[in-house]
Amino acid sequence: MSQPISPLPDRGPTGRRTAKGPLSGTASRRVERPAPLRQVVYEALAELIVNRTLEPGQHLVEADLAEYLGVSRQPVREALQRLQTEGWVDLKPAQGAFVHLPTEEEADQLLSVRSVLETHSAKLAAGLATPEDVKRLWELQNEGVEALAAEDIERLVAANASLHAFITELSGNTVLAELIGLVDRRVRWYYTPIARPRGRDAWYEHAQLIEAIAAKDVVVAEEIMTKHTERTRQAYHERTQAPPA
Amino acid sequence: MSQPISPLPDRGPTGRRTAKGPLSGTASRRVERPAPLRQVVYEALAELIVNRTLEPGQHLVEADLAEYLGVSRQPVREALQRLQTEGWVDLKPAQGAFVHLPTEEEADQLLSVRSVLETHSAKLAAGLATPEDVKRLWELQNEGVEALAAEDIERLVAANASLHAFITELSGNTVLAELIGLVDRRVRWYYTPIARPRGRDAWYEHAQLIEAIAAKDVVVAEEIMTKHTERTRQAYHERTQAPPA
DNA sequence: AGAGTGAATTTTGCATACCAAAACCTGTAT
DNA sequence: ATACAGGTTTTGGTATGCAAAATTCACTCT
Repeated sequence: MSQPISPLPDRGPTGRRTAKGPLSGTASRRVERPAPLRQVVYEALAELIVNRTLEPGQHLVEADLAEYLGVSRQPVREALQRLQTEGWVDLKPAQGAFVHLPTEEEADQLLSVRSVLETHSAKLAAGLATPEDVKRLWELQNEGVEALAAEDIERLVAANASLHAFITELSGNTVLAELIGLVDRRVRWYYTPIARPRGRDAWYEHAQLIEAIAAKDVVVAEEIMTKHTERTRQAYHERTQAPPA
Repeated sequence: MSQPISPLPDRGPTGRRTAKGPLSGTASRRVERPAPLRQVVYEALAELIVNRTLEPGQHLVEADLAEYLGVSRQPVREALQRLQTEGWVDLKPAQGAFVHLPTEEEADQLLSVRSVLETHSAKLAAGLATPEDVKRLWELQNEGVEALAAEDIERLVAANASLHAFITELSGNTVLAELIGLVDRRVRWYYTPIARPRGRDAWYEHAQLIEAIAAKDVVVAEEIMTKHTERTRQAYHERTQAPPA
């Protein structure tokens, strides 16, 4: 049986503790900490991939990326590896990183999983939402409806993301929220290029959903979210089968 | 609008292709490719964390790990970062890696998500399973029952994992399978130390589930898996509330 | 003694340089 | 054309250096 004895140099049982310091209640909560470079690189690359500056299948050469971004290879490598674990690139051994090539099948699987997760989060949210939360939901809903009226696609996509993200938060399940975050972002990547977001009916469904949440009707909220996400999935398939003229 | 013009040196549109080479039908299907070191390190550290050689909260110093494993800092860093994205360690900026401290709440959230995902996979599996698959399921079931009879905890845990993993595979949804893999592994980490696996009843539920899958009864399979995983969740809470004497 | 302070130490994060092995590409000879 | 033999590119890993941040330690002042 494995003994709980650390094979590493003993640094004391507690590790480090957070030091308090004599901060006499100043206003600023935290010193400006520049984000780790690898994080910045990660975000930059993710953005480049999502907006298709880097095309699916493209070979990403560490040295080139490093030069382009003005950093060394190290943070680039680290970013690429994180991008891999999250499905944005494929890292072939001894060959490097290639922007992931989404397949039809994979998109469907993602949408399927998304449906399940979002449905669960709607259910939980309906059980936990306070009147204030509901108020906020209606605000987000209005934002979406306005964007729809203005035919501002970008704003519409953002509003949709905000609304779903907020419901996710309301679920109170951090693990669930993180997973949805991952899945959603990839779904958007697959989905956005081929189609404008579903319009009027999607926001009608949102309204129904919010009403169910306000009424704390767990069952109906669940039902509506399932239908809502499944319709999105259908819409995806219809559009991929009929390529834009 | 963003133009699809690559900011990177042009390396031709195709990237690299796989070369065939004059392999005159030798037996070995693939050249022995030693796993990337970062991968090996990742697995080694994950193992050390799961079996609690590295205790939760412990500060992991790159240089120490590197020396202990006989590699340089680089692969260790890369492994640590992957461990972070998968929830095994927390990487505090400028402070390094600390083995993740599981909280009661987080465990519950994980079990909740796991329940949803596994349920979905059971549903899909029931719709797709062939008679051969069912045969294999019964084999795995028997393995578990035998381990139970022999009171071989380790074997029991392995059998349980195999059975669930196989159902996951049967779902035909790779994305789902990967997510479940992630979640399950963490669940096991949280769960194992405080309690022996649920015994007799869990395997009875498994048997029911397999029957439902064999009958291609999607609804019942779904139902049983939900109950099964929710019971596991309950069992977790009962055991955490009553610490072992 | 206890609290505060300032310097020494440790550790991370990143850069740079270097190298072997693998994969890829190209030109030549058949 | 095809096969082969180099030459080139790229990865994956090692080693080293160093600044900034965090921690720890030693010291001084009360």
